[in-house]
Amino acid sequence: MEVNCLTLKDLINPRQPRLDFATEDGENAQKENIFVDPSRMAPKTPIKNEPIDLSKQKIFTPERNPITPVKLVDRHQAEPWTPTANLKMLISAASPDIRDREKKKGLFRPIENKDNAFTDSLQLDVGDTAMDVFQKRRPSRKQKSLGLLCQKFLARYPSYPLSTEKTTISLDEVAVSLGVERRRIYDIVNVLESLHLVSRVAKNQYGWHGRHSLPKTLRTLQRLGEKQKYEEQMAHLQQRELDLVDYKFGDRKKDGYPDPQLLDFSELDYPSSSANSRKDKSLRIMSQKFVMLFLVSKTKIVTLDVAAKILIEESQDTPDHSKFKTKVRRLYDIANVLTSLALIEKVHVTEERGRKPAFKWIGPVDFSSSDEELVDVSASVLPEFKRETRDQIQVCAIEKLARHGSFNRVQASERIQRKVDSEPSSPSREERGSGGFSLEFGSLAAIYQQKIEDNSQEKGFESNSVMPPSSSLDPAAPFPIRSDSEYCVNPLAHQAFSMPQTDLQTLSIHSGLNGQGGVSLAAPDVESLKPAPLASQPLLYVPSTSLFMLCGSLPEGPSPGSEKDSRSSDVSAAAEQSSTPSVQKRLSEERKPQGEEEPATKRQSRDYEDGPLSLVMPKKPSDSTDIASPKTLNNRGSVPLEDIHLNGQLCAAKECSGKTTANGFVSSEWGNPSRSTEVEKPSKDNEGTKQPSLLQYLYVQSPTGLNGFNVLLSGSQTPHAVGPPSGQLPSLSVPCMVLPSSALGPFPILYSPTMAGPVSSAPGTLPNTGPVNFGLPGFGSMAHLLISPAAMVNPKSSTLPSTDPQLQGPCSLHLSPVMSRSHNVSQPESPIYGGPPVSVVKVQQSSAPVTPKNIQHTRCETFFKTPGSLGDPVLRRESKQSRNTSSAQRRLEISSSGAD
DNA sequence: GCCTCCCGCCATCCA
DNA sequence: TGGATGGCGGGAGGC
Repeated sequence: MEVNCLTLKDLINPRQPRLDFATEDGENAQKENIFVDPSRMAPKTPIKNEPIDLSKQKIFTPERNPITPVKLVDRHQAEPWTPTANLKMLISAASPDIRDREKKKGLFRPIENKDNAFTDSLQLDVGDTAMDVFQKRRPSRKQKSLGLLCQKFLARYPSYPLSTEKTTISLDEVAVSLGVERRRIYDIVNVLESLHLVSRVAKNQYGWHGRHSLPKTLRTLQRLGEKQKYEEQMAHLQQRELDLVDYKFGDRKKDGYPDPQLLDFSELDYPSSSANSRKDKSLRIMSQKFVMLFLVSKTKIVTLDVAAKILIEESQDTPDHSKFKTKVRRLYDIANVLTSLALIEKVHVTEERGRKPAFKWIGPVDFSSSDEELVDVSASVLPEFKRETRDQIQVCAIEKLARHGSFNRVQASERIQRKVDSEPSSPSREERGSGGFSLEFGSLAAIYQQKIEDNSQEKGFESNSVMPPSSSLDPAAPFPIRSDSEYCVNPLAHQAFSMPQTDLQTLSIHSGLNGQGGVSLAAPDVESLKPAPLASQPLLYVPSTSLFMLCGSLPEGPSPGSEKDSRSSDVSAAAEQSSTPSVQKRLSEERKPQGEEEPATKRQSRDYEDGPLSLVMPKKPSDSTDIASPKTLNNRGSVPLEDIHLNGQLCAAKECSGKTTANGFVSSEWGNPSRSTEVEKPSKDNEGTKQPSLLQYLYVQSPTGLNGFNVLLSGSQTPHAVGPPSGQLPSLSVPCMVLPSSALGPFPILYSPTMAGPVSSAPGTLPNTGPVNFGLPGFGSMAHLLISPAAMVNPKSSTLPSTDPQLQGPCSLHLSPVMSRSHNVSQPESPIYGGPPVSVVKVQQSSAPVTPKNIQHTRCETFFKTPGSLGDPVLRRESKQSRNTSSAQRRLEISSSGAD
């Protein structure tokens, strides 16, 4: 009995790490299809962290119990040796105290706490009669929502998988793992596929691409949406308040709207997909069209009725109420997934006729450049730089390469080194000397190209890609940045898409401090890379010994360990703007292979995308040009924290101040002219209040608990003068330093709401102007937090909240858990803050109008601990089971492999 | 009472 | 022919 009791405790332990689950995720999926002694299996489930509660498992996952749900229920009652029965026995043996305690916990346990919930349900399940348990523990609709399911689904895979890895999604496995029918998974993957986050590779198999190409996808959709004149259509509908009956397809045509049937959506189709021939891709197409509506909408808000009407019209269906209703249902399905992706959020639009359900786009609005483009551009421009700059850039390039390419940093560095070695004549080689990797930028470009070619051979995912050939994308196509402060509010959105923007930001910030910290900190392998001493970096003098560069560019994307760091590659960011068409094309075409499935935990840990908040403290003014350039050019994102030495930085600063200017200018030139123009607006707003090129540093006195560490952040980012448009090249990557408190005197901390980024605050609300003050608790009266607008640009970054000072509550500084990340420690706040490995300062979003859902979902593992999220009402099912014959086929059937 | 959207029937596709 | 897909809409939960 004692043994049993112990086992039970273990099972119940809500704090059971999810790591196991994550690690075994794939394996377990397989195992789940195999019959396992229930008594054994049960204990494992909690550990896995699976979002499934016991009751649900019984019902929905035949795999686990090789019986149909219905049968399972029956069996559960009839057979004493079902898993439940075993658990019952175990629980009975367990101390009553434990049961009571767990029960109580469960009562107040948030839905998000899946593990706990699971435990709870387990307890109840065992302790009460089956019926009571089901009644009590029956998961709510919300817990079973497609959105939640999608969250769980997404949590299984890295947002930005390494290109070297291929992640295959087995629908069966996922369905089993999530405890749902495959049918539900179809809904999710269809939407994901429409955005090219996944692609079908085989029957029941999908390849996970992650968000790498999302910007491209969105860009394409935007173009198509514009082409389709969706905006006009929406305006037309809204303006005339046409209802389904009134609205006539013909009217639209009269107005010059293109005939939907004539539109070429082939781009959005899956050329090689086996499903191609099927006519029923409507969910995917609907999803794409739905997204288009947002992308072309100025308000970024789309009401479901309008969307439904447009879809009905395009499908040329008879506009009857039934159709309308059906469309709305589907739109809800799609919206749930998009919400899980932090692309949209639910809102309500109040009109004369009442409140209408609507969704607001909170995803990136400026996806002008993709990561690949950034890399490509950076590579192409590398030759333009001087040695010092190149050294810095190459580090960034390696990061980029590692992140975007098919190899990790070590591999990237090796490859680069080989390349360099193979080109003795390379000028850069001659100049090499700063140690680390002296990479000739041209070589880098070549390497990257080679990588692309290599990747292109991996046709698996690409062939199935939903997205149109990248070639179709026009890198130079201007994308107006639509700023909406509200968008910034949503952490998820930022998190999800911060990457590109982060890069841009990083680029804009060339202060030597940039990038260094962020990149290196997290990645172990980065250490292998010995970045040459950074040159030319304007630096603020601070006590050297204790000065650390914490972060430059914060991680945009999830990167295992160092991946995030890659974002710091300012160069690439700069380059991205001027990507070479041909190269871009190839790049875009390139599909990154997906890494193999990683442990969920690991994956989640990678999902960090937030940019750093820019905490800025005005520093001594310097030549605007100088400042600007350094920001733009100097990037050390990949430099390991340890490697960063104050001296080096100082030297770099000195050197750079002059040199970088030119570079910065160059980068700006590279940038897409059209774009820069557009983007620049925001930045200009700031100019008035800001000193354009001055490096700004924020000194933050160490709050209690930080023991002598103060944070010095470089805030001035504005690329206005020379650099790329502020909007695109937000100085987001905030170089920050941790300084001994003693070294710093009290500085006012100002919070600057202004955001240059597209996602950033609404232009009107928070123009990129002067910094805004807000109280910083813990800093006493002396301290004010100044957040650089540029920093805000990064949507992902937790900075979001900062966008709107008012939204933000008191902000608190906290050292970003770099370590945590690198160590796969889940951070509750990370979802929102998704910060860089080393985000030194973080503004709390507590008060920010962040959608609770979003926050929780994004990366919080806890979020997925919802006990009953997957569970189904047993009763209901039972009543319906009779008619389930056909659906049964879709249910995962593990029976074959099962013990049965 | 309306909004949401889960659930699963059943048609279609494909090997 | 059977499994894979996914359109579709009934109907129930939630507010």
